[in-house]
Amino acid sequence: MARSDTRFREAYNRLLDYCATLGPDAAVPAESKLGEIANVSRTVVRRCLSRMEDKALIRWDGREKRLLRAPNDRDRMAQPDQAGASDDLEQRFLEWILKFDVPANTTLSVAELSRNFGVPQHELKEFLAGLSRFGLVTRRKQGGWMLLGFTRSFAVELSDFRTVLELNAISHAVEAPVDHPFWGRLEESRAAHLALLERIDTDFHEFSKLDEAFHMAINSVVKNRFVAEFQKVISLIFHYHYLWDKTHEKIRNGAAIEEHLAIIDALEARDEAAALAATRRHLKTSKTTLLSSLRYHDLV
Amino acid sequence: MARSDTRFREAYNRLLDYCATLGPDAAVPAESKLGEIANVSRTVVRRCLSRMEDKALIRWDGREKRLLRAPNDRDRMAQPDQAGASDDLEQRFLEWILKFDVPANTTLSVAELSRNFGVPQHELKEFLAGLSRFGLVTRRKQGGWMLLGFTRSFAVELSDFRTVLELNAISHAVEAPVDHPFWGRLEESRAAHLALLERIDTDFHEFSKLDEAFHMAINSVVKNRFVAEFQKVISLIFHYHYLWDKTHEKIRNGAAIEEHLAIIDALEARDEAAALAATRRHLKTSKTTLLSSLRYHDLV
DNA sequence: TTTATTGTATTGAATTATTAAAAACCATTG
DNA sequence: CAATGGTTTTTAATAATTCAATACAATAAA
Repeated sequence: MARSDTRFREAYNRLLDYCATLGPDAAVPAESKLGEIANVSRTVVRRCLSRMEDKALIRWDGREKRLLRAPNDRDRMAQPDQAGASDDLEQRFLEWILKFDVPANTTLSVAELSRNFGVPQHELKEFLAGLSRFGLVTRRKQGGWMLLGFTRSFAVELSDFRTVLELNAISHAVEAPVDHPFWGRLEESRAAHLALLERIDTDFHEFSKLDEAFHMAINSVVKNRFVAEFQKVISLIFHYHYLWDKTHEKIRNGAAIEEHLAIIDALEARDEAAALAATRRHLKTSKTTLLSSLRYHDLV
Repeated sequence: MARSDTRFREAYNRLLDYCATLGPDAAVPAESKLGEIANVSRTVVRRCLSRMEDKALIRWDGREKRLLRAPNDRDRMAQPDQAGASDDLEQRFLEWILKFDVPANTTLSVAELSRNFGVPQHELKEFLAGLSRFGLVTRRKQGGWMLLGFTRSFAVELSDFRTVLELNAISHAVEAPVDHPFWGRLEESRAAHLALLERIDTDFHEFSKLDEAFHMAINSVVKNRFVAEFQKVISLIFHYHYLWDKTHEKIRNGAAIEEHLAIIDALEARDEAAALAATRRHLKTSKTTLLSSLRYHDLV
């Protein structure tokens, strides 16, 4: 009928745990102290104390608070389990779009999404509002939301944007000091690439993971919140598209490994021009792949 | 107690207007037709018809709908006026932050903002959710929102990101075909710059407008929804910061004009390297100015 | 007094409930 | 059977409700 009292329930159990550490008949600390312990406001603490008094766990009169008995398991409050459903909403949402190939210009029903993802409606609305900043969805005049991507133009613009960010990252990377952890990650990545190349005939689908790690390593050099925010979306989209598009996967991945290695070589030689050229080449291939995987469904 | 019936009221008035164009005793078209006319669903149309029947404007029996008399002004429904308050919320919000120098790590109260900006709470929540994508605000664990920017690191990262986007735009611009409208805008911009340079001693604060137009012209060459979305925020922030920071404004603006002209020259000469260098120089100055304007309040 | 603590009131935000509107579905008429 | 109207179901906007945080006043301890 109103907001949940999860906070109270959690705090109550945490305070029980704390009381268990106290000796029998011990004095219970001040409300504000308890608030710090349970990381909640005094209001919640008082509600907890109130309940503890009811349950004959403590005697409470003004600032005189005494523990009457040690708390046991039956004192604990039950938690309505709906663990972290809204945590990885973004991940799951994009996954859903790409996995089920949800077409562009589909109207999204907040109510339906809310049911399917097990997330309250208002959270979904906020989430969609956030996505609209990336031009992936938009508000309809009659109310409600509409999925804009994945059109061809969306993919093109996303690829171009990715290229801009990644080339910038490369420029930063060649300038990175020798003791930057990035170089270590790069060497690891090279080894992993070479190892996969050996057994590419059988394990070619392992490339997807390598690819993500590789690009993340490069972008890790750039410490920029705007870039990071976009990178999350970009990598997710490219990642899943590679997973779903099964055409010529083996050849494609083999070629991509070579392209990656070329970039690594140029980076380690501190040759910016060569690294940029290699990256351009690689991202061009990427873009082509992404576009060809859209060819069939996208008529917009 | 629930959603407003603005849609119904607007539709009713629009249908009155439509009925006024009909002759006396005319047949009123089908519900779905009326829905198209007023751009609403049949549900709303039926509510309108129902009311029109009550007011003895029409006779309504199944598909037999007849206009009984011409509608007059007293038939119209009053509109609770709250015209387009939420339209330029973004503009007004950022303006507020910069104008009043709202410090970083300020907790934002949705209720208060809602009152001050005259926008329903849920719209504000969605808006803030959108801004959080740009790292300008974030959710607090205890609920509510917190303003993150304008810290020094935010300004640095924003400037860097702007540089990345703008250099990319320059690269695109030199490649633009001769008949691209951009070249016209650039020439206009050059003329305006030269004109302002003549009377810089008195009209130096006019530069802010010029600056915005200049950068918008350059970025107009890049057709990319992600870039466009960011550019909106970036230009707004830089724009206002220039407005508020009054130190050495005349000298600063004079120098900036020269820098702009250098970029224009290089662009029109189709000299990419020179254009990039000039832009780098200009954006570096920009960044320095932005940072020095923060010097005083920012201790984070 | 001064300071720490509690008691109380006010304000804010998460979440539900309610109503307007849209959409889907079925019935009927010409 | 096609177009239109009646009815039901579903969705989304928004206010109301309740939990929680915070501000402030009162009081006891130092």
